[in-house]
Amino acid sequence: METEKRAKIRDVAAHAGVSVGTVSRVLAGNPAVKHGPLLRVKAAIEELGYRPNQVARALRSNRINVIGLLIPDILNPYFAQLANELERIAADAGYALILSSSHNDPKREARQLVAVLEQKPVAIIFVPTSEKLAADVPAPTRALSIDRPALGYAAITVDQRQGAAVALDHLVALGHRRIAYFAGPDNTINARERLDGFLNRAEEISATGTALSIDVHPGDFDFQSGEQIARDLLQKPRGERVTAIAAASDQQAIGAIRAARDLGLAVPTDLSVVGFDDITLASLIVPRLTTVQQPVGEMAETAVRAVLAFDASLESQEFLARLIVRDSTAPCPAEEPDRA
Amino acid sequence: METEKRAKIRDVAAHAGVSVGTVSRVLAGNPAVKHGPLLRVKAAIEELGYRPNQVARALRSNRINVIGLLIPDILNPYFAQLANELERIAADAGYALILSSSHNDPKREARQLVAVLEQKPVAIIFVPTSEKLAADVPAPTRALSIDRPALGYAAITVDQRQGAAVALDHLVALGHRRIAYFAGPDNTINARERLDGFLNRAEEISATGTALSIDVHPGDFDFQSGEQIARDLLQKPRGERVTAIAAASDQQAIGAIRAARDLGLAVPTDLSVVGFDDITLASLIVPRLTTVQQPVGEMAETAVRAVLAFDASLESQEFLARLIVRDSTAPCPAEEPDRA
DNA sequence: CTGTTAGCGCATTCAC
DNA sequence: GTGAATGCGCTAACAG
Repeated sequence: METEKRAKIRDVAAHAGVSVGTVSRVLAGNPAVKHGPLLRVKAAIEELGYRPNQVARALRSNRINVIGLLIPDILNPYFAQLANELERIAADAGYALILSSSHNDPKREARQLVAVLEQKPVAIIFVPTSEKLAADVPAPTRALSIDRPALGYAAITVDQRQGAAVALDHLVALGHRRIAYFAGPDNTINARERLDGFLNRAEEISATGTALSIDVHPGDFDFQSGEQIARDLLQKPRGERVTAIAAASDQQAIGAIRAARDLGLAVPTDLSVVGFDDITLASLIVPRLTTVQQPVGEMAETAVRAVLAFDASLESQEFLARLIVRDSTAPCPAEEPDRA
Repeated sequence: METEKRAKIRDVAAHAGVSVGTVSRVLAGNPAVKHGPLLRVKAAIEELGYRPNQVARALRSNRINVIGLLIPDILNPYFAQLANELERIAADAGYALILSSSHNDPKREARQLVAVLEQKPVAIIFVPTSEKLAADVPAPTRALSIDRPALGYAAITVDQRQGAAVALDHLVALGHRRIAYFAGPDNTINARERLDGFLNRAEEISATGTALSIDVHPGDFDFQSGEQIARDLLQKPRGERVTAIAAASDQQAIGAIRAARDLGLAVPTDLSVVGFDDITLASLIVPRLTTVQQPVGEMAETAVRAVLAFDASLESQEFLARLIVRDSTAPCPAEEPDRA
């Protein structure tokens, strides 16, 4: 009923009694078409259920109406969320998304990038595994990095240092002084930035006279890493133990909460935990996780709009992270909290 | 250095001293090319760094070298895993993947399906939200459903009834007699099948003289649903309580474990829990989750191979689920377990 | 076995 | 303001 025999542009032209050129102009929204033919063409399109052949159109422009997306790993909930938002927004704008995972392998990243570019998408949005992208994106394809910067490309990022600082501020305001920081892998710039931001802020606070003791524990972004570090760390007797943990990712934080519970420590009564990212799971676990939210939705929207604004140049934009206070943080049990 | 000026097929032909037809034949692996020209063409391709223009190629065949993937929700870990496997396998076979989410909305599913089909992918693999697909997939595009059947299409599925039965068998073998089943949403066929399979097996077992008490609790597949049902259920005093829970999804099972722990019940000592799916998280939580594994990797491989075997017709295939025994199940505390 | 050539469906010059 | 003609890069059908 809906799909007849796949009308093509010249069927529409014949049906409307005009030439294909005119139909094409109508399709392009070219205002130089008189009212009469315009209406007839529109009617013909409607009547025949005509849909322009995207593939043929692509040959002319040497570009397909698709946005490429290259991420490290779709199993990482943060990237899944990013992909989800990008897909939704791109779809609403009439663009499909080509998904490609590098699986954190730079060689694979290079191959995947080339493979995606070969499809000639109008744009590509990527989360680079390193700051130097494996292959260049040739000119007509608009390229934008997201989540992490890449040399030579505009980037949609979050101020990681500020985000980490906000997490520390929150814990300090609750009265915590002995705090552990669970760092992410040293080879990702975001992990390094978060750590730097955290330590910098700690110094600033110390300089104002509030003595702080910060333990840094290097690890990975994943669940297991957080659990393992916490398991070791929380064995210590109460007096020597940290009263709060700030993690470089929600997954780490969730792992830490799990470990704490196994050791009989109540979160947040005995131990406060703050995460980073605000993945979906963060608000589902018990206790609901206090975390530093990266505005994934806004970032995705900005990214898609930017790459689709073909007449504007691509510019970098940095977002601010935002503290989301939920149930995994509470005043320090030992000392009186500063009620800020 | 790598990308010159985008050589095209006639540049290669000129460089090799042959015609474009010969180059095309070499590209297609047509054996009717003599050794001499073959080598010269290959050398020319190499030297010029020639890569066929996928878009132009697509215009001829009216098909792009891409596989469409339509799933309900990439944030669901099970579908994320499916997408991950499909992407990896398709990429290795030289095909990109267009990702599209219906967000469990049939209207959106219909729109997304049409949008993806408009790109003219060689094939589309989909997880239908209902058994009646919203729009037809026209002939040249190969269509295959996965995870759930769709009327009129070949399907790659798992025997849900058998999977549920295996879970029950495991619990019964451990000596459990009072068992709760957490069902999935009634409007998905897999949830209904799992429930049926579970109850059928329970009847079979009862018929052999082993008295079983099965509580069915309807819910959703997600984490929260499992947690909430378990929270209500496990309030009962020890004697009246079930000793084991079988869930229709790993997310439910993980939620149930969380609730049990909050109520002071040890898993698996006081309560055994078995999940369904074997998502990545299942082997990461503590205790590691005993679950019914759906062979996602094999299914994905089978699906991709099938849609890319252009000369073979698409056929349905049903896989068997497999019990993965980990740490969330143990002999029933009250009774002596049957050591099977 | 290989060269030549006609489109694939559309957008975009040019004429008119 | 509109129509006719050209070509995007490639594949396949046909000739040789």
